[in-house]
Amino acid sequence: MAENSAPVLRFAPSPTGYLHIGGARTALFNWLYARHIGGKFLLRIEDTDRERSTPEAVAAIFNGLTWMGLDWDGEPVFQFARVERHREVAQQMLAMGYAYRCYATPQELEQMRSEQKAKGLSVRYDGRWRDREPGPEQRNMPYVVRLRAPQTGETVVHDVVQGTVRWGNDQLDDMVLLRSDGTPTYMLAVVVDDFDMGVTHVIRGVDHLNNAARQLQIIEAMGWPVPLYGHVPLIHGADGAKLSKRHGALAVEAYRDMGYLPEAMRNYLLRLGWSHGDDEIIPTQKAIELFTLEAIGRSAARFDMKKLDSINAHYMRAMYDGALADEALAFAQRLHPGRIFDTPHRARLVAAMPFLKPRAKTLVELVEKADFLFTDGAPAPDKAAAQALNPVARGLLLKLGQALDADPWDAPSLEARTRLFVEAEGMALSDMAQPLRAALTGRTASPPIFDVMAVLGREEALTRIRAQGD
RNA sequence: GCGCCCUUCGUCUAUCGGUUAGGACUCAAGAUUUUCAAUCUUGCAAGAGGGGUUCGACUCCCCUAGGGCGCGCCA
Repeated sequence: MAENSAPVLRFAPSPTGYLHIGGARTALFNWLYARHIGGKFLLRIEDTDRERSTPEAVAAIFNGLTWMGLDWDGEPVFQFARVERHREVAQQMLAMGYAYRCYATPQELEQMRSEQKAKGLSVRYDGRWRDREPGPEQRNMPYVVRLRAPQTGETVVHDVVQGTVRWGNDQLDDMVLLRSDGTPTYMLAVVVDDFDMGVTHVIRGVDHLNNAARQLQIIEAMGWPVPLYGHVPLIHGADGAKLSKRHGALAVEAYRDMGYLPEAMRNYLLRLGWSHGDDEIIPTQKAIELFTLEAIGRSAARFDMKKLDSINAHYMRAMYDGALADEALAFAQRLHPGRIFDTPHRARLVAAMPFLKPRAKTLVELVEKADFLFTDGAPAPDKAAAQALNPVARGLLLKLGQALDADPWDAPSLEARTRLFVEAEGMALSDMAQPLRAALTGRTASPPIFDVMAVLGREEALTRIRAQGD
């Protein structure tokens, strides 16, 4: 790597699906490190596979990164737009003798591979056109351009996370640089684009580790500066197997919909494979400060939803009540497009937030537990609540309603009045609390009932209590 | 099959040759309590196996086992 060049990192997904959790973490690491060293974080869309690339997937990548709060510098680069440049480099390599034309047909190669497999040999291109001039029968026949890779010695990648990794060059075959239709392969395009974009650090998943060796061969042939490589381990499902669709949510947007906060997501993903002593809660600003490539671990990590929950719960509790309320309201609106959440609802939500947020791990739970704040009048009781509202309880509620109907209307005063009431009735507070809770919230579990009454206000609370009188 | 990588509590991890192997999540118990949480306290729980090197190994080396990734005119 050129020592004097400014650090440039990039995230280079191919737009063939949504932005998944593994990609999000790779992007996060690149972003964090770029911000840490004051370098650039670029985005490149690797859309050279015209068959599988879709505009929807491009949008999903933009949306996913945006939701994650990972902002990239400058305009995204679309790889396909650069085919001419890729072709040009391939021509240069051809001219310099670092590449050659191969006329083997796909069928021919397929046969070669199956023969190799049958003999128990390793499957790789046998170099049949490496030193062969095309004859008359090749005239006007399609060909691919292959790298004339070194056949002896070894290729060594100095990787910040994996350490020094070596391959005997006899293990690497002559890869395709240009397809027979003249389009570049990923292997060529990546190297050319990284060079042109001035990329100094290539941080990506270990599934690319083997590619690093091959890309290095192209870089060396061109005499270009070698970037610093860092291949981060993959994320596995809870069962240890590769993360796949059967593990459920893979797309980052699915986590948004499950009610996780971007900051919690960042913290969780960061700690998956990276650590700083015993630190668990590492807000993004702190992460930028502390993040180094050397501290990335080498083993694959399993995705643990329970831990994500706990981190998310932490960040929700740490948020200001107003900010969390706005977040929750926006979320609720997306969940229930038909319903109206207006100013009084927000006021109640903010007031109730101190009691609500310790009871929720996600925005989904928060909105669900806040439901009783969004109705006018008593919410429909669930099964257990309906049971608590038996005739005896309802009679008591009516009497209690009268006893409560006074000022001041705050939690301590309400509790004092209620305690006096139950004492006079010769019953325990707990006997009164559940019917009251059922009447006010429609549930048998809720924040402290006197706080609920205080948040609802005198009129609304009494209305709900009296509603049990019929 | 060939190449490369990985292996500490169930999970994420700390430990840079000498620790009662620590923290977090989960789970269990207790405290608190108007319900449910939150909070606090306590507890359960780990160096894959086998060889070396060393006064001393979770830490270094080798082998085995298990797991992962790659081996396309996909990226």
